Amino acid sequence: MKYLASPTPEEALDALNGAAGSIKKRMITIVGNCKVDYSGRARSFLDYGERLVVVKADGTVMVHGSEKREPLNWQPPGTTVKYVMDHGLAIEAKRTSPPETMRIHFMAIEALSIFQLHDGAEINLIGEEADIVDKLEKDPSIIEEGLRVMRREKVTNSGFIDLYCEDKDGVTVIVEVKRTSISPNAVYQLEAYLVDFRKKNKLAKARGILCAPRISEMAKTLIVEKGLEYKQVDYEFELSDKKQSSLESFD
Amino acid sequence: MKYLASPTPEEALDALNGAAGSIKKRMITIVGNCKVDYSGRARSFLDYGERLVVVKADGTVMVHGSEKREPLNWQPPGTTVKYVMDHGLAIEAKRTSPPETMRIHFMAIEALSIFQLHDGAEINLIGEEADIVDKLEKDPSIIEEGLRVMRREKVTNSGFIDLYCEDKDGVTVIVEVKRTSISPNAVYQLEAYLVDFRKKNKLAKARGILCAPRISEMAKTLIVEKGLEYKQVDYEFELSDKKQSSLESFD
DNA sequence: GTTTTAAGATCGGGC
DNA sequence: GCCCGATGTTAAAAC
Repeated sequence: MKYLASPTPEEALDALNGAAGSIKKRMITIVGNCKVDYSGRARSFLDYGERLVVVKADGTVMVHGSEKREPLNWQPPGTTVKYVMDHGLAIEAKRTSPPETMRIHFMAIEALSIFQLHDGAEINLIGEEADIVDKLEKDPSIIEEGLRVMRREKVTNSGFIDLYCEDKDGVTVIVEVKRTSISPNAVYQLEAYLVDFRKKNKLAKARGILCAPRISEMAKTLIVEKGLEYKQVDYEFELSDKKQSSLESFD
Repeated sequence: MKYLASPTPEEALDALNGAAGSIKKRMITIVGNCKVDYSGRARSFLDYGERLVVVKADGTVMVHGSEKREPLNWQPPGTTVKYVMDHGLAIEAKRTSPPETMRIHFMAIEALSIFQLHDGAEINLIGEEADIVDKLEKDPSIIEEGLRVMRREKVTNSGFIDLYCEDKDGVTVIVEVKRTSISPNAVYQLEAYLVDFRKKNKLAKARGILCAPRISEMAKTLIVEKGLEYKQVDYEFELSDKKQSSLESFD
């Protein structure tokens, strides 16, 4: 770990391009007064102000202000990063697909850190949409008594379907699952699938059910209008025993 | 700016809860070996590994690994953050709406920084969807000769539309603008809106045009199927003179 | 590499 | 506060 307090631009550049700079998998943080120019998918300018700049080993660059989870400016992974002198330290971060350039210029540097992060762990996350589909696939009676899952599909000609089912009367049921509230867009999506499905399979009957813990008023109106159905589905989830959370005891 | 290299948990806690900790608008960065438990909208566990933890003045907490723009774990702005001792330093980050808890426990701390960021600047961004709608509103002939903009709307009963127009024959035209490629969802949305619009206004005729720089093959097929139209619209944009970018001279 | 969709999405605007 | 859609969305999976 290398740390420089209030380095001159030259000292900072030496650290970034010199010996410590040759470390392969390194992360860099700079606290300082900088301005940021960005040009690519859009274009932006951010005038001088104090920020935290983070450069990751994979080429990710982030300029963080004092608020919000999102960086003020950034470059995604795969960006080529260069450190140059231009009346002070400047960072040039460029990528090609799509062509995008970000340039950070420092008026002052308060602190510079260069360090490595060794991390063999992978996150274990549960409660994604796929987990809810899993649960419904195992026990479709949660949605409706007598429902049978015929296929769990990823892609069809007319789009993506979560569960392809038949109800107790043998009628085809297309099930769309959302982990949060159902918005009008989800209704449009299911409606479009159903229209295509009926057309393609020359079926007069084919039901569509949206499953989610919540639904907005507008989506509810749309669902009724379009002859679709909504089934409220709550869900709980547990991390596997091995990777047990320690939050039980957390107040 | 306060900086501690390899502090003991006690030293770290003192710094975080002590005098320097009382600074109002402060940002904190910690580099160290930590594990993270999260429970809320979903649930996750991340075992010990070296990461960069950032705590912002607004309650945002981010745990960054050595790759990717996105944090491994996080809490959004508005979170209440506490620093406690529990066989080492621990950070408890809790919010209420929705109820979510994140707990970070440090096995080792390599570096701790506490500092303030003074930033009066605001980002000046151009090239958003609204900018493209602006341009098309000013000169609808870009879309089609003889097109006139009747209204620029935000919300209607049956949804959100960008531009409400009439063509040279007086036929109603609903225009939907996207800044990137048109996806099937955008087609569904416009289709659904048009169906409602025709029904409500008892109009046999009403056209729908999607404007974007690009369109996917599937969306193109859908557009033809549904009798909608696609108009390729490229766009350039310039930052206002006052806030001129310095990227012109950047190689 | 393109396309499609989810995300613990986040964020901002409108009501 | 809920609801809705954009984001320089990012990221992953399928093709």
